[in-house]
Amino acid sequence: MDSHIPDACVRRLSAYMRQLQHLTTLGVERVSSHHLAEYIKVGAAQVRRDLALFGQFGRPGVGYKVEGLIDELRGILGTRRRWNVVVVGAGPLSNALLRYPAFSSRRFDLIAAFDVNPRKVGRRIGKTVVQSMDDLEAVLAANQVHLAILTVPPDAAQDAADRLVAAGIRGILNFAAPRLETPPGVHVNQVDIAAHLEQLTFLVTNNHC
Amino acid sequence: MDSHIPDACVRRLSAYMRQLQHLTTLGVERVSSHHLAEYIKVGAAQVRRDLALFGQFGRPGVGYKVEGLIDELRGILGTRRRWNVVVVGAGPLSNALLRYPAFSSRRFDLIAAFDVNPRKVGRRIGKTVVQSMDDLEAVLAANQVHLAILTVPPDAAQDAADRLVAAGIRGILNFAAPRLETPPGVHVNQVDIAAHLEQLTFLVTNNHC
DNA sequence: GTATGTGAAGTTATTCACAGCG
DNA sequence: CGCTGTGAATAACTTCACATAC
Repeated sequence: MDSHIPDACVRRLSAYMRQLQHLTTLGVERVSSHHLAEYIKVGAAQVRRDLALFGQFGRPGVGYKVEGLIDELRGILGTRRRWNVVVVGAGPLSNALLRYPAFSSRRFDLIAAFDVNPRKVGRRIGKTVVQSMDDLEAVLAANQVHLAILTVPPDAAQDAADRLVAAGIRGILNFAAPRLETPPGVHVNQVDIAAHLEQLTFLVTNNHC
Repeated sequence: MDSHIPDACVRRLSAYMRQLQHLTTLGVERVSSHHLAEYIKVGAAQVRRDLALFGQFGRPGVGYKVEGLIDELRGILGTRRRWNVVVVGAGPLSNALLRYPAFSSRRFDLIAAFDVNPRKVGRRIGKTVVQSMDDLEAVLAANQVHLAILTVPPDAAQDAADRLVAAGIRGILNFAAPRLETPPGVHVNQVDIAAHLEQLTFLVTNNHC
Protein backbone atom coordinates (compact mmCIF):
# COMPACT_ATOMS: atom_id res chain seq x y z
CA MET A 1 0.00 0.00 0.00
CA ASP A 2 2.98 2.30 0.33
CA SER A 3 4.21 3.75 -2.93
CA HIS A 4 5.54 7.08 -3.97
CA ILE A 5 3.65 9.80 -2.18
CA PRO A 6 4.56 13.36 -3.13
CA ASP A 7 6.30 15.24 -0.39
CA ALA A 8 3.90 18.12 -0.88
CA CYS A 9 0.99 15.75 -0.51
CA VAL A 10 2.06 14.68 2.97
CA ARG A 11 2.36 18.32 3.98
CA ARG A 12 -1.18 18.92 2.78
CA LEU A 13 -2.46 15.91 4.69
CA SER A 14 -1.14 17.55 7.85
CA ALA A 15 -2.90 20.75 6.89
CA TYR A 16 -6.16 18.88 6.37
CA MET A 17 -5.67 17.26 9.74
CA ARG A 18 -5.23 20.59 11.45
CA GLN A 19 -8.32 22.04 9.85
CA LEU A 20 -10.38 18.94 10.60
CA GLN A 21 -9.43 19.09 14.23
CA HIS A 22 -10.46 22.71 14.27
CA LEU A 23 -13.80 21.71 12.77
CA THR A 24 -14.40 19.20 15.57
CA THR A 25 -14.03 21.96 18.13
CA LEU A 26 -16.72 23.82 16.21
CA GLY A 27 -18.97 20.77 16.29
CA VAL A 28 -18.94 20.35 12.51
CA GLU A 29 -19.57 16.73 11.55
CA ARG A 30 -19.32 16.62 7.79
CA VAL A 31 -17.12 18.44 5.30
CA SER A 32 -16.84 18.52 1.52
CA SER A 33 -13.67 18.62 -0.52
CA HIS A 34 -14.62 22.14 -1.63
CA HIS A 35 -14.99 23.30 1.93
CA LEU A 36 -11.73 21.75 3.04
CA ALA A 37 -9.91 23.07 -0.02
CA GLU A 38 -11.00 26.61 0.69
CA TYR A 39 -9.27 26.57 4.06
CA ILE A 40 -6.01 25.17 2.78
CA LYS A 41 -5.92 27.25 -0.38
CA VAL A 42 -5.73 24.38 -2.85
CA GLY A 43 -8.21 23.11 -5.39
CA ALA A 44 -11.03 20.76 -4.43
CA ALA A 45 -9.80 18.20 -6.93
CA GLN A 46 -6.44 18.28 -5.20
CA VAL A 47 -8.02 17.38 -1.89
CA ARG A 48 -9.92 14.47 -3.39
CA ARG A 49 -6.86 13.26 -5.28
CA ASP A 50 -4.68 13.40 -2.17
CA LEU A 51 -7.16 11.32 -0.22
CA ALA A 52 -7.89 8.95 -3.08
CA LEU A 53 -4.23 7.93 -3.04
CA PHE A 54 -4.97 6.07 0.16
CA GLY A 55 -8.56 4.91 -0.14
CA GLN A 56 -12.15 5.95 -0.50
CA PHE A 57 -13.09 7.93 2.55
CA GLY A 58 -15.95 10.05 1.30
CA ARG A 59 -19.50 9.45 0.17
CA PRO A 60 -20.77 10.97 -3.06
CA GLY A 61 -23.44 13.56 -2.47
CA VAL A 62 -22.49 13.79 1.18
CA GLY A 63 -18.82 14.53 1.67
CA TYR A 64 -16.47 13.34 4.38
CA LYS A 65 -17.30 12.63 8.01
CA VAL A 66 -14.93 14.80 10.03
CA GLU A 67 -14.18 12.28 12.76
CA GLY A 68 -13.79 9.48 10.27
CA LEU A 69 -11.42 11.44 8.09
CA ILE A 70 -9.28 12.42 11.06
CA ASP A 71 -8.94 8.77 11.88
CA GLU A 72 -8.04 7.85 8.33
CA LEU A 73 -5.44 10.60 8.16
CA ARG A 74 -3.98 9.32 11.40
CA GLY A 75 -3.74 5.93 9.79
CA ILE A 76 -1.86 7.43 6.85
CA LEU A 77 0.41 9.70 8.86
CA GLY A 78 1.13 7.01 11.43
CA THR A 79 -0.48 8.79 14.36
CA ARG A 80 -3.21 6.35 15.38
CA ARG A 81 -0.69 5.43 18.05
CA ARG A 82 0.79 8.15 20.23
CA TRP A 83 4.47 9.07 19.89
CA ASN A 84 6.88 9.86 22.65
CA VAL A 85 9.22 12.73 21.84
CA VAL A 86 12.29 14.02 23.62
CA VAL A 87 13.64 17.54 23.42
CA VAL A 88 17.40 17.97 23.41
CA GLY A 89 18.54 21.37 24.60
CA ALA A 90 16.62 23.38 27.19
CA GLY A 91 16.83 26.92 25.86
CA PRO A 92 14.02 29.34 25.15
CA LEU A 93 12.78 27.40 22.14
CA SER A 94 12.50 24.17 24.10
CA ASN A 95 10.68 26.10 26.75
CA ALA A 96 8.14 27.21 24.19
CA LEU A 97 7.74 23.73 22.70
CA LEU A 98 7.28 22.09 26.10
CA ARG A 99 4.51 24.53 26.89
CA TYR A 100 2.84 24.24 23.52
CA PRO A 101 -0.57 22.68 24.13
CA ALA A 102 -1.44 21.47 20.63
CA PHE A 103 1.00 18.57 20.49
CA SER A 104 -1.19 16.32 22.58
CA SER A 105 -4.20 16.31 20.26
CA ARG A 106 -1.85 15.58 17.39
CA ARG A 107 -0.66 12.50 19.27
CA PHE A 108 2.74 13.65 20.46
CA ASP A 109 3.91 13.44 24.08
CA LEU A 110 6.99 15.42 24.98
CA ILE A 111 8.18 13.15 27.74
CA ALA A 112 11.59 14.58 28.53
CA ALA A 113 14.00 17.44 27.98
CA PHE A 114 17.77 17.29 28.27
CA ASP A 115 20.52 19.84 28.78
CA VAL A 116 24.23 19.82 29.53
CA ASN A 117 23.97 22.80 31.87
CA PRO A 118 23.76 21.54 35.48
CA ARG A 119 21.93 24.70 36.50
CA LYS A 120 19.06 23.84 34.19
CA VAL A 121 18.87 20.20 35.21
CA GLY A 122 15.99 19.59 37.61
CA ARG A 123 14.00 22.63 36.52
CA ARG A 124 10.42 21.95 35.58
CA ILE A 125 9.09 23.24 32.26
CA GLY A 126 5.40 22.64 31.79
CA LYS A 127 4.87 19.06 32.86
CA THR A 128 8.38 17.81 32.22
CA VAL A 129 11.61 18.08 34.20
CA VAL A 130 14.92 18.91 32.56
CA GLN A 131 17.35 16.03 32.84
CA SER A 132 21.08 15.76 32.37
CA MET A 133 22.43 14.91 28.95
CA ASP A 134 24.34 12.15 30.77
CA ASP A 135 21.06 10.34 31.27
CA LEU A 136 19.94 10.59 27.64
CA GLU A 137 20.60 6.97 26.74
CA ALA A 138 19.10 5.66 29.95
CA VAL A 139 15.87 7.60 29.53
CA LEU A 140 15.53 6.58 25.90
CA ALA A 141 16.13 2.96 26.84
CA ALA A 142 13.49 3.11 29.56
CA ASN A 143 10.81 4.54 27.26
CA GLN A 144 9.70 3.81 23.74
CA VAL A 145 10.99 6.96 22.03
CA HIS A 146 11.46 7.27 18.29
CA LEU A 147 11.37 11.02 17.72
CA ALA A 148 13.51 13.87 18.98
CA ILE A 149 13.52 17.64 18.68
CA LEU A 150 16.96 19.21 18.51
CA THR A 151 17.39 22.75 19.83
CA VAL A 152 21.01 22.72 21.00
CA PRO A 153 23.62 25.24 19.77
CA PRO A 154 24.77 24.51 16.21
CA ASP A 155 28.17 23.13 17.10
CA ALA A 156 26.68 20.61 19.49
CA ALA A 157 24.04 19.42 17.06
CA GLN A 158 25.86 16.64 15.23
CA ASP A 159 27.15 15.01 18.39
CA ALA A 160 23.70 15.10 19.92
CA ALA A 161 22.22 13.65 16.75
CA ASP A 162 24.75 10.83 16.74
CA ARG A 163 23.83 9.89 20.28
CA LEU A 164 20.14 10.00 19.46
CA VAL A 165 20.61 7.78 16.44
CA ALA A 166 22.73 5.32 18.41
CA ALA A 167 19.95 5.19 21.00
CA GLY A 168 17.37 4.23 18.40
CA ILE A 169 15.77 7.52 17.38
CA ARG A 170 14.21 7.29 13.92
CA GLY A 171 13.22 10.91 13.24
CA ILE A 172 14.75 14.25 14.22
CA LEU A 173 13.12 17.66 14.02
CA ASN A 174 16.13 19.88 13.62
CA PHE A 175 16.07 23.51 14.74
CA ALA A 176 19.76 23.48 15.51
CA ALA A 177 22.08 23.13 12.55
CA PRO A 178 22.08 23.80 8.83
CA ARG A 179 22.55 20.11 8.22
CA LEU A 180 22.76 16.82 10.08
CA GLU A 181 24.47 13.66 8.93
CA THR A 182 22.36 10.60 9.65
CA PRO A 183 22.35 6.99 8.45
CA PRO A 184 19.65 5.78 6.05
CA GLY A 185 16.36 5.16 7.78
CA VAL A 186 16.81 8.06 10.18
CA HIS A 187 14.82 11.02 8.93
CA VAL A 188 15.59 14.66 9.53
CA ASN A 189 13.17 17.50 9.11
CA GLN A 190 14.82 20.91 8.95
CA VAL A 191 13.09 23.91 10.46
CA ASP A 192 14.38 27.35 9.57
CA ILE A 193 12.24 30.21 10.74
CA ALA A 194 14.29 32.82 8.94
CA ALA A 195 13.51 30.91 5.76
CA HIS A 196 9.80 31.35 6.42
CA LEU A 197 10.32 35.09 6.67
CA GLU A 198 12.30 35.01 3.43
CA GLN A 199 9.35 33.39 1.67
CA LEU A 200 7.36 36.44 2.71
CA THR A 201 9.98 38.96 1.64
CA PHE A 202 10.17 37.23 -1.72
CA LEU A 203 6.43 37.53 -2.23
CA VAL A 204 6.22 41.07 -0.91
CA THR A 205 9.20 42.27 -2.92
CA ASN A 206 8.01 40.75 -6.18
CA ASN A 207 4.53 42.08 -5.41
CA HIS A 208 2.71 38.86 -6.02
CA CYS A 209 -1.00 39.17 -5.44
CA MET B 1 11.28 41.31 -12.88
CA ASP B 2 8.69 38.74 -11.96
CA SER B 3 7.47 35.48 -13.41
CA HIS B 4 6.25 32.20 -12.12
CA ILE B 5 8.78 30.87 -9.71
CA PRO B 6 7.96 27.50 -8.16
CA ASP B 7 7.12 27.69 -4.52
CA ALA B 8 9.52 24.85 -3.84
CA CYS B 9 12.24 26.77 -5.63
CA VAL B 10 11.99 29.71 -3.26
CA ARG B 11 12.23 27.37 -0.32
CA ARG B 12 15.38 25.89 -1.79
CA LEU B 13 16.87 29.33 -2.33
CA SER B 14 16.50 29.93 1.40
CA ALA B 15 18.20 26.63 2.07
CA TYR B 16 21.08 27.58 -0.21
CA MET B 17 21.30 30.88 1.62
CA ARG B 18 21.56 29.20 4.97
CA GLN B 19 24.25 26.83 3.82
CA LEU B 20 26.19 29.61 2.11
CA GLN B 21 26.17 31.67 5.27
CA HIS B 22 27.46 28.66 7.13
CA LEU B 23 30.26 28.33 4.58
CA THR B 24 31.33 31.94 5.16
CA THR B 25 31.80 31.20 8.85
CA LEU B 26 34.09 28.35 7.77
CA GLY B 27 36.06 30.69 5.54
CA VAL B 28 35.07 28.87 2.34
CA GLU B 29 35.15 31.20 -0.65
CA ARG B 30 33.96 29.12 -3.57
CA VAL B 31 31.39 26.38 -3.95
CA SER B 32 30.21 24.17 -6.79
CA SER B 33 26.64 23.19 -7.55
CA HIS B 34 27.55 19.61 -6.62
CA HIS B 35 28.87 20.68 -3.26
CA LEU B 36 25.88 22.86 -2.50
CA ALA B 37 23.46 20.18 -3.69
CA GLU B 38 24.96 17.62 -1.35
CA TYR B 39 24.11 19.75 1.66
CA ILE B 40 20.54 20.42 0.65
CA LYS B 41 19.84 16.91 -0.59
CA VAL B 42 18.82 17.85 -4.13
CA GLY B 43 20.50 17.20 -7.45
CA ALA B 44 23.28 19.43 -8.74
CA ALA B 45 21.27 20.17 -11.87
CA GLN B 46 18.45 21.38 -9.66
CA VAL B 47 20.73 23.90 -7.99
CA ARG B 48 21.99 25.23 -11.28
CA ARG B 49 18.48 25.37 -12.71
CA ASP B 50 17.15 27.24 -9.69
CA LEU B 51 19.87 29.85 -9.96
CA ALA B 52 19.69 30.06 -13.75
CA LEU B 53 16.09 31.23 -13.40
CA PHE B 54 17.46 34.51 -12.15
CA GLY B 55 20.76 35.00 -13.91
CA GLN B 56 24.23 33.63 -14.47
CA PHE B 57 26.04 33.69 -11.17
CA GLY B 58 28.66 31.01 -11.62
CA ARG B 59 31.75 30.56 -13.70
CA PRO B 60 32.33 27.38 -15.68
CA GLY B 61 35.23 25.35 -14.35
CA VAL B 62 35.22 27.33 -11.12
CA GLY B 63 31.83 27.33 -9.43
CA TYR B 64 30.14 30.06 -7.45
CA LYS B 65 31.78 32.65 -5.24
CA VAL B 66 30.15 32.27 -1.83
CA GLU B 67 29.91 35.95 -0.98
CA GLY B 68 28.71 36.82 -4.43
CA LEU B 69 26.03 34.17 -4.44
CA ILE B 70 24.77 35.26 -1.04
CA ASP B 71 24.36 38.74 -2.41
CA GLU B 72 22.54 37.51 -5.50
CA LEU B 73 20.20 35.39 -3.39
CA ARG B 74 19.49 38.42 -1.26
CA GLY B 75 18.60 40.26 -4.41
CA ILE B 76 16.18 37.53 -5.38
CA LEU B 77 14.64 37.02 -1.95
CA GLY B 78 14.37 40.74 -1.32
CA THR B 79 16.79 40.86 1.59
CA ARG B 80 19.49 43.19 0.32
CA ARG B 81 17.64 45.69 2.47
CA ARG B 82 16.94 44.87 6.12
CA TRP B 83 13.37 44.23 7.27
CA ASN B 84 11.77 45.38 10.48
CA VAL B 85 9.55 42.75 12.06
CA VAL B 86 7.12 42.98 14.96
CA VAL B 87 6.05 40.10 17.15
CA VAL B 88 2.44 40.05 18.31
CA GLY B 89 1.89 38.06 21.48
CA ALA B 90 4.55 37.78 24.18
CA GLY B 91 4.27 34.14 25.23
CA PRO B 92 7.03 31.53 25.39
CA LEU B 93 7.32 31.27 21.64
CA SER B 94 7.82 35.01 21.22
CA ASN B 95 10.37 34.84 23.95
CA ALA B 96 12.29 32.24 21.96
CA LEU B 97 12.04 34.18 18.72
CA LEU B 98 13.18 37.43 20.31
CA ARG B 99 16.27 35.69 21.67
CA TYR B 100 17.02 33.84 18.46
CA PRO B 101 20.34 35.20 17.21
CA ALA B 102 20.23 34.09 13.57
CA PHE B 103 17.61 36.57 12.37
CA SER B 104 20.08 39.41 12.16
CA SER B 105 22.40 37.84 9.61
CA ARG B 106 19.37 36.96 7.54
CA ARG B 107 18.43 40.64 7.50
CA PHE B 108 15.53 40.68 9.94
CA ASP B 109 15.29 43.04 12.91
CA LEU B 110 12.69 42.20 15.53
CA ILE B 111 12.04 45.73 16.66
CA ALA B 112 9.04 45.30 18.94
CA ALA B 113 6.79 42.84 20.72
CA PHE B 114 3.21 43.44 21.80
CA ASP B 115 0.88 41.87 24.34
CA VAL B 116 -2.51 42.62 25.82
CA ASN B 117 -1.46 41.51 29.29
CA PRO B 118 -0.47 44.62 31.34
CA ARG B 119 1.79 42.49 33.52
CA LYS B 120 3.92 41.62 30.51
CA VAL B 121 4.08 45.17 29.16
CA GLY B 122 7.40 46.80 29.97
CA ARG B 123 9.29 43.53 30.38
CA ARG B 124 12.47 43.26 28.37
CA ILE B 125 13.04 40.18 26.20
CA GLY B 126 16.45 40.11 24.60
CA LYS B 127 16.94 43.60 23.23
CA THR B 128 13.30 44.53 22.86
CA VAL B 129 10.68 45.72 25.35
CA VAL B 130 7.14 44.36 25.38
CA GLN B 131 4.65 47.06 24.53
CA SER B 132 0.92 47.32 24.93
CA MET B 133 -1.31 46.14 22.10
CA ASP B 134 -2.90 49.58 22.38
CA ASP B 135 0.25 51.07 20.94
CA LEU B 136 0.46 48.68 17.97
CA GLU B 137 -0.68 51.17 15.34
CA ALA B 138 1.46 53.97 16.73
CA VAL B 139 4.61 51.89 16.74
CA LEU B 140 3.97 50.59 13.24
CA ALA B 141 3.34 54.12 12.02
CA ALA B 142 6.57 55.36 13.58
CA ASN B 143 8.70 52.66 11.97
CA GLN B 144 8.86 51.13 8.54
CA VAL B 145 7.42 47.70 9.32
CA HIS B 146 6.08 45.32 6.70
CA LEU B 147 6.32 41.94 8.40
CA ALA B 148 4.79 40.52 11.55
CA ILE B 149 5.01 37.27 13.47
CA LEU B 150 1.76 36.20 15.09
CA THR B 151 1.92 34.10 18.27
CA VAL B 152 -1.27 35.08 20.06
CA PRO B 153 -3.90 32.54 21.19
CA PRO B 154 -5.94 31.17 18.26
CA ASP B 155 -9.14 33.07 19.00
CA ALA B 156 -7.29 36.39 19.06
CA ALA B 157 -5.44 35.75 15.82
CA GLN B 158 -7.87 37.10 13.23
CA ASP B 159 -8.44 40.36 15.10
CA ALA B 160 -4.74 40.88 15.48
CA ALA B 161 -4.19 40.12 11.82
CA ASP B 162 -6.87 42.61 10.80
CA ARG B 163 -5.17 45.35 12.79
CA LEU B 164 -1.80 44.47 11.32
CA VAL B 165 -3.18 44.58 7.80
CA ALA B 166 -4.91 47.89 8.44
CA ALA B 167 -1.62 49.27 9.71
CA GLY B 168 0.17 48.34 6.49
CA ILE B 169 1.70 44.94 7.20
CA ARG B 170 2.35 43.01 3.98
CA GLY B 171 3.40 39.61 5.31
CA ILE B 172 2.45 37.58 8.36
CA LEU B 173 4.23 34.55 9.76
CA ASN B 174 1.39 32.76 11.48
CA PHE B 175 2.02 30.44 14.41
CA ALA B 176 -1.37 31.21 15.90
CA ALA B 177 -4.35 29.97 13.96
CA PRO B 178 -5.20 27.27 11.43
CA ARG B 179 -6.09 29.96 8.96
CA LEU B 180 -6.11 33.74 8.56
CA GLU B 181 -8.30 35.78 6.26
CA THR B 182 -6.32 38.52 4.54
CA PRO B 183 -6.88 40.76 1.54
CA PRO B 184 -4.96 40.17 -1.69
CA GLY B 185 -1.40 41.41 -1.50
CA VAL B 186 -1.02 40.45 2.15
CA HIS B 187 0.82 37.16 2.39
CA VAL B 188 0.50 34.61 5.14
CA ASN B 189 2.96 31.86 5.86
CA GLN B 190 1.60 29.11 8.10
CA VAL B 191 3.88 27.42 10.59
CA ASP B 192 2.69 24.21 12.22
CA ILE B 193 5.28 22.38 14.24
CA ALA B 194 3.05 19.38 14.84
CA ALA B 195 2.89 19.02 11.09
CA HIS B 196 6.67 18.78 10.93
CA LEU B 197 6.52 15.92 13.40
CA GLU B 198 3.83 14.27 11.32
CA GLN B 199 6.11 14.34 8.29
CA LEU B 200 8.53 12.31 10.37
CA THR B 201 5.94 9.83 11.63
CA PHE B 202 4.80 9.32 8.06
CA LEU B 203 8.32 8.50 6.91
CA VAL B 204 9.15 6.36 9.92
CA THR B 205 5.86 4.45 9.77
CA ASN B 206 6.11 3.70 6.07
CA ASN B 207 9.75 2.81 6.59
CA HIS B 208 11.09 4.95 3.79
CA CYS B 209 14.83 4.77 3.50
C1' DG C 1 -29.38 18.23 -6.96
C1' DT C 2 -24.91 17.43 -4.75
C1' DA C 3 -20.35 15.58 -4.10
C1' DT C 4 -17.09 11.81 -4.66
C1' DG C 5 -13.45 9.17 -7.27
C1' DT C 6 -10.82 8.79 -11.31
C1' DG C 7 -9.29 8.26 -16.30
C1' DA C 8 -7.45 11.58 -19.41
C1' DA C 9 -5.51 15.99 -20.43
C1' DG C 10 -2.80 19.56 -19.27
C1' DT C 11 0.72 21.77 -16.85
C1' DT C 12 4.76 22.19 -14.26
C1' DA C 13 8.97 20.64 -12.26
C1' DT C 14 13.14 17.78 -12.46
C1' DT C 15 16.79 15.27 -14.65
C1' DC C 16 19.75 14.30 -18.55
C1' DA C 17 23.38 15.32 -21.40
C1' DC C 18 26.32 18.10 -23.62
C1' DA C 19 28.26 22.45 -25.75
C1' DG C 20 31.26 25.87 -24.28
C1' DC C 21 33.95 28.43 -21.17
C1' DG C 22 37.75 28.89 -17.69
C1' DC D 1 39.95 18.62 -17.30
C1' DG D 2 36.07 20.59 -14.23
C1' DC D 3 32.03 23.03 -13.94
C1' DT D 4 28.40 26.03 -15.53
C1' DG D 5 24.19 27.00 -18.21
C1' DT D 6 20.60 25.19 -21.00
C1' DG D 7 17.80 22.79 -24.83
C1' DA D 8 15.61 18.51 -24.88
C1' DA D 9 13.66 14.53 -22.58
C1' DT D 10 11.56 12.73 -18.72
C1' DA D 11 8.95 12.46 -14.80
C1' DA D 12 5.79 14.32 -11.60
C1' DC D 13 2.10 16.92 -10.18
C1' DT D 14 -2.39 19.24 -10.78
C1' DT D 15 -6.65 20.23 -13.02
C1' DC D 16 -10.51 18.99 -15.85
C1' DA D 17 -14.59 16.67 -16.65
C1' DC D 18 -17.69 13.28 -16.09
C1' DA D 19 -19.57 8.65 -14.70
C1' DT D 20 -21.30 7.16 -10.52
C1' DA D 21 -23.38 7.10 -6.02
C1' DC D 22 -26.16 9.27 -2.51
